[in-house]
Amino acid sequence: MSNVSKRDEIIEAADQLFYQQGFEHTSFAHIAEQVKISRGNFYYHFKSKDEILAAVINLRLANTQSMLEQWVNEGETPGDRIRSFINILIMNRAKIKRFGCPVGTLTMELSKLNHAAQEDASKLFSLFRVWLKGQFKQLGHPKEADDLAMHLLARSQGIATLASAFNDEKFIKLEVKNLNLWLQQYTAGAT
Amino acid sequence: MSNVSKRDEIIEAADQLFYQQGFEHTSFAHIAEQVKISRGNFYYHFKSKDEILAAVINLRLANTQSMLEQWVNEGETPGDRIRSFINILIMNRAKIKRFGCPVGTLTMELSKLNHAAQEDASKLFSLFRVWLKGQFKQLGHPKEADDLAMHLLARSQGIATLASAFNDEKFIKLEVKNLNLWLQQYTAGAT
DNA sequence: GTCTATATAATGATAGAC
DNA sequence: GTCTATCATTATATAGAC
Repeated sequence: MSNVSKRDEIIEAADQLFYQQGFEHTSFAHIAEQVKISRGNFYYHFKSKDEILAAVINLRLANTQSMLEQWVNEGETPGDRIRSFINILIMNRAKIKRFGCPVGTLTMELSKLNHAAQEDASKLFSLFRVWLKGQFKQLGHPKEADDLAMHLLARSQGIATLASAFNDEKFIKLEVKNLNLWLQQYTAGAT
Repeated sequence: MSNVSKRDEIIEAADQLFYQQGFEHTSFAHIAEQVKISRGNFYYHFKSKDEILAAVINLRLANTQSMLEQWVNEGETPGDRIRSFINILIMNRAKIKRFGCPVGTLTMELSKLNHAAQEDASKLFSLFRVWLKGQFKQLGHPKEADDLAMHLLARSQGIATLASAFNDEKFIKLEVKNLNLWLQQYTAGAT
């Protein structure tokens, strides 16, 4: 237990730090300080920094997956579920304002580093994309479903970036209202 | 002349590399290789890496300013000018697909580094914001002008991020079409 | 203005004691 | 499992010769 627990502690700390400071800028010293172990002891749990990154991405994939499943369980209609997605902008607005979207910023950073894990990171986007596509299909828009999913993802990304650049939570609220209005044209007259 | 020219060469090379590789990940060695000078000689032109960053941001601000002025000169109507803005997504789609939006990615990186220059970088967004706001005012929407400017900026950012994440130029074209359709409701019946 | 050599600090990573 | 060295590399930055 002690082993698994400490390993998980490291992954969680790295997850937060990668989000807040970026992957490259976060050093073992940063993580070690949070988890209260020495830098050298790191390599008992992970062979390299890239291995920590892989673990963080896997953690995020798992967390995202269970969040999507929860939205399916909670939402009675596809419209409700899509609104759950939109609503994370509101739920996480404080962090988004400071650090942007965790998916988008990691993806872009790894892309610029030309990092081998960038394809794994983009699977985070794919999870949302496929899930949203499924919801739009159920709403009765099978042909446009993927375009609508991508459109919604892009809108969310842009909102996060601009909210962060201008340090503006009110902008998030305004744009979420716009997104819900946009969604109405696709939910009108659906189950 | 030789002095100014070499200094400008450095700034231009740094500008490109910061865009393609990120600010932190770009070292003097990278820039030196491009400009064909030794690492040590750098400090004749700039006192620090942050000073190069400041010069790059100033260059981008100047370039952006003159681009906006050109759009004003070329576009006959505010609608034409706003379409010029939207069209940079098409013009730069190859680079956007690879490296995202230069403004958004730099802003987010500096934000995560908690870098002193992050406020200067966000002035790049402000240039576009104020300019777009002016165009929407001229279109006859003074009250919503700033919201519309922010909305358009956010949409553009999201398009860039998603196009990069999914390596998809076609998505840019589709979303640009959507943006132009969206714009029509504000240009209809205007000068 | 440009170079080489070097100082200094931080990083990812390893070896080996406990 | 955790620690304390320690290594090798890289980075920003400086000093001084040419």
